[in-house]
Order: sequence, then structure tokens, then C-alpha cells
Amino acid sequence: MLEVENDASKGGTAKYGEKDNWAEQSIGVDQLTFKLVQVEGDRTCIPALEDEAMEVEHLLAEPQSEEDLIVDVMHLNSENTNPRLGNEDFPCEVGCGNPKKDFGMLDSDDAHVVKQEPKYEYVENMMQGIEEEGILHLPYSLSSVCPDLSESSEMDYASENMSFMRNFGSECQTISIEREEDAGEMSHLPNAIIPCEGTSDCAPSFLDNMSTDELHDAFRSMFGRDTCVMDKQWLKHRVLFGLQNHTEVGYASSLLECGLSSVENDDDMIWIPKNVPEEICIPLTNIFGSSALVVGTGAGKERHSCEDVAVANISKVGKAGFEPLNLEERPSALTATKRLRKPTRRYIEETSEMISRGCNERAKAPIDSAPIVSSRDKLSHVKTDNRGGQVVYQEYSPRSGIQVPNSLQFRRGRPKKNSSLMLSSFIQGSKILGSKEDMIFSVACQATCASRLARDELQDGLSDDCATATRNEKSGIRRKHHRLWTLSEVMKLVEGVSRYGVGRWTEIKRLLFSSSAYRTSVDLKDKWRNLLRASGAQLHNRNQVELQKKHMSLPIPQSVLRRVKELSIIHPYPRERKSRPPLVSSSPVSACSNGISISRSGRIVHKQIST
DNA sequence: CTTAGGG
DNA sequence: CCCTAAG
Repeated sequence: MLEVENDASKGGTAKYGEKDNWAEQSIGVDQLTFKLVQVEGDRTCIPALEDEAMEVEHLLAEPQSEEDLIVDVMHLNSENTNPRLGNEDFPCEVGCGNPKKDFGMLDSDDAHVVKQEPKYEYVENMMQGIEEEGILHLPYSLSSVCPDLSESSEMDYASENMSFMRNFGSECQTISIEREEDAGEMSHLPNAIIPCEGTSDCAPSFLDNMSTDELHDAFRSMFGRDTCVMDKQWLKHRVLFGLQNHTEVGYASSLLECGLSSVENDDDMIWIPKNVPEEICIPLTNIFGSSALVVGTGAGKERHSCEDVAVANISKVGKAGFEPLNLEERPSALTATKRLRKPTRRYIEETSEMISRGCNERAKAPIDSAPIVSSRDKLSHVKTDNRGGQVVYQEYSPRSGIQVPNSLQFRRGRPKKNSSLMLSSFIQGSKILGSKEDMIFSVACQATCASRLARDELQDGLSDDCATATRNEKSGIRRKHHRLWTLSEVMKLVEGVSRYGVGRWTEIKRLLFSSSAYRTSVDLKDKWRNLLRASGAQLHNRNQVELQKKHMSLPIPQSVLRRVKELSIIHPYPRERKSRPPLVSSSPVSACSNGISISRSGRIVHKQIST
């Protein structure tokens, strides 16, 4: 992540945080990726989300003053006191009540954040979720990143002049703001934000054919209000915007299935833009007690039947994210009617922690073909089954995540190889989702898990049931069972190695990592390997600081590396083979020239022989 | 099941 | 991190 000095917006160059601050800051800030831009000094805020902000603001640019367009949800009077987020961060601020408006951070160190109202949690989760999904991958502190903006900030934000926001967006985009290991993600940004690019192909044309009145209708149903603007172009833009951001192709059918297609029903619905990941919906339902929750999800880039979709959804859009969702409005039963979406694999893992407590024996999915012979066969079978079984699967890379209806049975920790078996079979039967109770339960679990994540994720794994959850380091794509190695973990590992020697991973794991079950002995071993590499590299290159910054991994203190280095001498890696001949002719390695070599420990190592 | 090593 | 091979 990028940490921008506060003064950056005052005309300085954007600076990256110093390396030493990096770790800590990344911890603190990295969830905080959104800031609000206030509009018109009223209580509405919009997130400064580049394109989205741009678009929203654009919408607001209607000549009449439009106030309730923006969701109240977005309006948070957070007391966040993070020093890095001074007012300077909000160049767009127009004098109004509470000068500090931003989203609470997922900073587990900040107790006050954790104790925020559910509202905040919702936003937190949303932000986190968005990032996890990798859908919104956005610059941080946009305002600070773009020095030029400080001047712009004097503009009238309520005005129709949108050039500001546009420039804003484009300028910022050129500033690469990356986090952690992934440097290439940024390039996905454009696609990610406006997911339904397809609409741009067809929507304009059909909009072109609409009369002003029709456009008005569309506008009304889309945003839930009228406009007296007669400018066709303007109307088209708005409607188009609505379409682009809320078209949900696959969703249309589910809507119909749910019998919710009629526009009149929208009272009971909360439309959640598809970009919003599941985690958000849960808090939403909780918060708003909505009687129906419609979730549009998926990276719908399909292009078809834009019109149908639009018709189906337009009425929801108004509620979507831009209108105040009234808390008290519907205290009625939580009848979540949400679109079925296969949970991500990670979601499964997370939820599994909660759900499976009681379920000991996993129901084995019936495998109708390919009797399992060897474990290896079983594996490959699983894999094919996995891919071919359901279309859904094909849309996600094996690691990116698969969402699956709730009430699956889950296992704890990492998925066993065959977990996808039952998974896919489950999907077969779950077109019609299970009971309401199930859903609510799942919802609750998710919410709990998500909020716990907020607190726990940095806690060195001591307290987690959501063990596999990760921070959004990798700009949201990080869906692996990836757990950042904390410094203390590293130190524990080093300590363990020094005590028990290299190779005693299980020992070390048992004795030092008993609290963090998610670290397997293999993990320890891998990490050690990495540490060795790091310590070696460090010797060569004193300027490791920059390298580390580049790789964005947590900087391993010199002292620790030095220790590793020492240990690597005391306990040579593969294993202390007692007298280790200082690799010369006596070494078996050099004795083999046929592409197969033997490591010091005598293990045969196949080398890649290019055939 | 654990460890080593490659990917 | 994941997978696999070897013990």
C-alpha cells in the first residue's frame, strides 16, 4: 500500500512512507481505502472512489439541488482519530458539521473502531469486502495523492462542473498505488469498476431511441424520483450510468424467479450493486432489516439483454445505494431473498468454522463415476469433477474463490482436497436454497466472521476462527489460504529453529505454534526457506530496504535476518548432516551428471531435463 | 504422517 | 502457498 504523507496534498510530491513505518502503517491504513467527499455541505457524502465517485457526483450534478441521492449509509460521523487522516485528507470538504468524516478503519488497534455501531461495521465490511473481491481496487487517499487537488478543492463541488472529478480520476490513476506483493493489479482497475461494459454497446443505442418522456420514466424508476431536466443527453447519461452500474445480467432471471420482477415490489427490496461482495449484504440485512435483500453479484461482463435487465433492475437502483435506507423502516422479519451465488471458497472456509462445529461426519458426495483407486486418482477425479460439474466453477479460478450456498458442511482450516466434491454435489441440489433459517444462520455467521476479522486479523492468529481469512494485501485478489507472517511468528520460527534445529518442523509447530493452527509444518519449512533466502540476499545487497519495499512484504528486521543467518550456519538447511563436506568433489552432487542429482541428504532430485 | 524440494 | 515424492 501506499502511504502518502499528509502534506502531499499541499503541493509536495507524493511520498511513500518510510520503510520502517511501512509495516505498521500498512496495518493501520490498509483497510482504509476510502474517503468521503462531501457534497454540498449537507450530510451526504460520497466515497471518493475514483470513477464511482466521479459518476455519482456526476449524477448529482443535476441542476436542481438533489440531496437525498446519496445513501445515508455512507454518511458516517466517525470519530476516527487516526493521525494520518487529518482534515487535509479531505480537500473536498465543504464546511459543515463534522469535519472528520471517513470510514472507520479496520484497525484492530483502534478499539473505538471495533466498538463502532453496526453501521460502521457494515461499512468496514463493505470496504473490506470490496477489496477482497478485487473488484474495486482503488488508490488510497486519492485526495492526498493528487497534489493538484488541493487547489481544485476550492471549487464548488455541488456545481455541475465535473471536470474536477474527471481529472481527479485520471490523474490519480497514473499514480501507482499498490500494496503488498501485487504490482500488476492496478491494470485491472478500469474493467473492474464498471463491470458491465457490455452495456455500453447496446444501451446507448436503445437510449437513443427513447423519447424524453421515456427517459424521464427510466430516470424516475431508476433513481426513484423525477427530474425536470429536459436535456435528453443529460438524461441519457444518468440512465446509462444507472445501467452500467447496476445491470445485472444473470440477476434478471433470479429476480423473476423470485417473483420480484415487478417494479411495484421494490418497496421491499434493497438493491445492492453487484460489486458489493457478500459480506456487505449481511450487515445490511441486519442493519436495515430489509424484508428482501437482493444481491447482484458476479463479474457480469456478459452482454445480452441489457434492456431486460435494465427494466428489471431499474426500480431497484434508486434504493440501491443512493437513497437513505431507513433503519426503522422495516423492522419486519428478515426475509432475505438473495440471489443465489456460490460462496467463494474462502467463504466456505470461513463459514465452516462456525457451522461445522456440530457436524462431525461430512456427508460424502456420491461420486457416480470413476471408482477411486489410488489417492492420486481420487485427486484428479476431484479436479475434473470440480471443473466440469458446474458452470459456476469455470468462472473462477480454483484459487479465486467459489461461492456455495450455505449449510454446506465444512471442515476446519484448509480445504481438504476432496472438499470440493461434496461441494459441487451440493450445488446441484441447492438451486433452491435451503430454509430461511439456514440462510439467516449463514448470514449471521458471515457477519460475525466478518466483523471478527476486523479485529482479529492482525492478532497473530491467536484468536481466529476465521483463520484463513487474509487481509486484502494483494489488492483484493488474495483469496488463498494466505496468512501473512507476522514478525512475532517469524521470531517464533527462528526461535524454534534455534532450539530444535532445522527440519523439526512438526516439533516447532507443536511447541511454538500451537496457538496458530493454520501454520502447518510445511508452512514453517517454507517460511524458513524464505527467511534463508532473505537473509542471504540481505548480505549481498545492503539496499534491501528498497527491495523489500518493492516486494511490499513485511520488512524483516535486520536482527532477525542476522539470526537466521547464524542459524543457517549452525543448522544447514536440508539438515545437519553432521560433518558436511564443504561441497567439493566429495559431494555427491557433482557426481551425477545425468540430470539427476542428489542432494546432500542423499535425496534424489530430478532436474528439469528439457527433452 | 512428516520432511524435502519443486512449482 | 500448493503439490508431490520419499521415507
